[in-house]
This record gives sequence, C-alpha cells and structure tokens, in this order.
Amino acid sequence: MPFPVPPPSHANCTGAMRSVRDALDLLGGKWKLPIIVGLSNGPQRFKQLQREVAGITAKMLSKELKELEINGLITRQVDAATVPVAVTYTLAAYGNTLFPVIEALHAWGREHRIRIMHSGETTAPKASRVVEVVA
Amino acid sequence: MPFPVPPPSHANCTGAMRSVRDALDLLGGKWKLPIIVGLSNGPQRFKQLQREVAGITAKMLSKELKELEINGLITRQVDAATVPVAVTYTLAAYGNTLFPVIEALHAWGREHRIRIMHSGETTAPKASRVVEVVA
DNA sequence: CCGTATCCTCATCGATACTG
DNA sequence: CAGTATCGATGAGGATACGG
Repeated sequence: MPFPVPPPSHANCTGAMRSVRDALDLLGGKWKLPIIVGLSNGPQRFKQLQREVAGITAKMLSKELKELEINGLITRQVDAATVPVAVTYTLAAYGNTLFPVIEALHAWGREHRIRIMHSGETTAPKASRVVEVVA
Repeated sequence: MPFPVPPPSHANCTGAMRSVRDALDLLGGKWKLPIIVGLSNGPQRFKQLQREVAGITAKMLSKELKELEINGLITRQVDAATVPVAVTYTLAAYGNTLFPVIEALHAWGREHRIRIMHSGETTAPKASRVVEVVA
C-alpha cells in the first residue's frame, strides 16, 4: 500500500485525494505563495504588498487576498480613521500551519531540480520542458 | 524570519520560491495525482490506467504520462512482441520520493477541511467558495 | 490497444480605465 | 490609497474522430 489510499481496494481514491486537492488548490495559482511569503515579513498595506509581490495587478492581488482571508490564512484590518482609508493585511497564526507543507514542497523541488540538471548532462529522457530548468 | 526566505532582505524571494513552484507545477493540474495514485497500486497498461483514473480522456492521459516520465516519476515499457503493442507504465522508485510531499498536503488539507466546516457552523468570514466544501 | 489530430469551451490572468 | 469594471489574451482541459 504505497500511498495514502486507505482500503486495499483502489476504488474510492477520491476520498483520500480530496484533502490533497484542497491543499493544492489553495496553494496553486501564480500568486498565492508570493503573497504569503510577502506577508510573512510582517503586516503590509495593500499598495506595499503590491510592490513587494512584483508584477501582480491590483485586480489579482485583491482577488487572491479575498480567497486567503476566507480560508483564514490572513487577516484584513481597516483603519477608517485616516484619509484615505488604510487597509492592513496580516498573516494569521493559522497561516503558519502551512509551513510544513511549503517546506516539503521546497525540499522536494530543490532536490528535483538538482536531479534533473544532472540527468540532463548524462543520458536521460529528453527534457523538452522538464520543469523549466532555467540555469 | 517565518518562512524559507534566506536573506533578511526580501528582495529575491524568487530564488527560494522557485523550488516550491516547481513541485507545485509538477503535482498541479487535474490529473497528476490521480495518475500517480493509480500507478501506486502497481504497473498498469494504458487502457487499464484510463479506466482506473475515472473520467480522463486518452489525450490528457497521454499528455500527463509524458510529463511524468520526463520528470523521472514513472517508467514506460513497450512490448512490441504482442499484437497490438502493449505499453506498461510503472511508478518509478523516484516517484516514491513524493510521498512526504503528498503526505504533508494530505495532512494539512484534512485538518483545513475540518477547520473550515467548524468555522462555517459558528461565526466566521462568510465562505462563498472556501475550498469547495461538499459535505 | 495505444495513442494523435482537431476543434471547442471555459477559467485564469493581464492591461487599462475608473471610483470612493 | 484601496480597490472595481471591462475587455482581451492565453492555456488547460474536454469531445470527437481518426491512424498505427
């Protein structure tokens, strides 16, 4: 039983895989990780964050922040006292529970890049788009 | 320094995040995981695999298998002796190195689902599309 | 059986302009 | 500053048909 598939019968892998898919969906996309990392350096205003996450548009930032907030990973505070209003985003404590996940992805990805680059030097399945080996 | 961001300066998060993005890209998409899980039950012929991974088209299966093979996660063997040819796909030993990653995603996703369902029962940010809470 | 070729739909993301 | 609205490009993924 190599992978987290509860019953010997492989019929309902769906159940076991839903959790993985959930996590993947939450971290997937182009901007979720950069935003989380950006906020891991401390609370940020909207515009600050946009500068930090280089290349993101206001539309995407707004949309992604909404999803992250709904999932409890970040917190949104509005200071209406100022003019114009100031909005601060903070990585919620719950956001730190992602650390092991990100660490696992990071560790594997790093090793994989090394492996792919080495196999490219020797002889291996031709890598047309292995994983975007840049340099 | 909460997350794997090497220098105190947050300027070049890109380097640290590339590995994560690589891993995410490799596991992302709709079919990668189901295929890997399917093959974790043992070697499979193309058609067998297509039946096991319910809903996938031949086109997608072919495409995904190619990517997985290029990245060394699976192996492709052709038995040209038979008519018609028989092709067998096997989860490579290297494929098992993904286990910790999948396990981390699985563990977090499971806890998150529980958390979201609970917060939905009490009072929390309205979840319009929290993470597709089905039931 | 093992795929590939074509065409199509739809979600994601970017660019730009605009409001409170 | 903190977003929203609108349009357009792009790519993932599906349906169907066909070839080796």
